[in-house]
Amino acid sequence: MGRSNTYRLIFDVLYSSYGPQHWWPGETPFEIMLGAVLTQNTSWTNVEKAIIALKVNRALDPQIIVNTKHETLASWLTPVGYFNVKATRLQSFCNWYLKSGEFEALNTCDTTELRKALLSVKGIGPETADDILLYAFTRPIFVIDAYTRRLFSRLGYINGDEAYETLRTNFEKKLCRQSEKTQLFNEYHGLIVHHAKYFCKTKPVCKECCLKKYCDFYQKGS
DNA sequence: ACCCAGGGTCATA
DNA sequence: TATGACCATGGG
Repeated sequence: MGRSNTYRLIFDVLYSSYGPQHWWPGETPFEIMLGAVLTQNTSWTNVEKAIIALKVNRALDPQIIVNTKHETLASWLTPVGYFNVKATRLQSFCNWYLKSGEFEALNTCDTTELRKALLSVKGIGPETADDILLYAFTRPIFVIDAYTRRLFSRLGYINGDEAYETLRTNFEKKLCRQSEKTQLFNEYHGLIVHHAKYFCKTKPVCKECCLKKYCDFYQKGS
């Protein structure tokens, strides 16, 4: 039962090809949470610059972020793009985070309750909430992003335009028998992103990569 | 010059 | 419910 599961098989292939990914980049849970917001539709190299700017200004702290003027915060966020939007989102998130008792208090919530609370914050959508749940609160939540849709639709396992919740519960169901789910979901998402960034940038994908023989596209095409 | 990047909100039909 | 506009910088 540990195998005969194609979703697990794809993980094993990716893991044996690329190894552990050590996700999420970030030294503390709070830094991970900010990174999750800042990386919305934005490359991680840009996010790193903004996080460094926050550190240089000693602003990697929820109380300081809510006390900082919008324009000042936005100026630190320039490299990520959408800096006005994201300054507002960081402040609304930090307001909620402080009023909720920060990490320690929030971590006593069960996962369903915590997920609902995160989604109630303006600027936190399903993917950002799940990044935070998985990587900051180490909860067994499978993150669905554009790379996941692209890879698994090209493998032929999904259509690609399913609703977010449909895909998330589907992946979690397919992998529900695995032990150490949190660690598996953690590595899996990191591996999908690594694979997309370094091996499947061009279309069609999987031409020379480790998943070629599992890819529907190359089985049918000839 | 163009396209995409570890999305989300809001207005409209 | 389902599209489209918008946010905006940086690297390929």
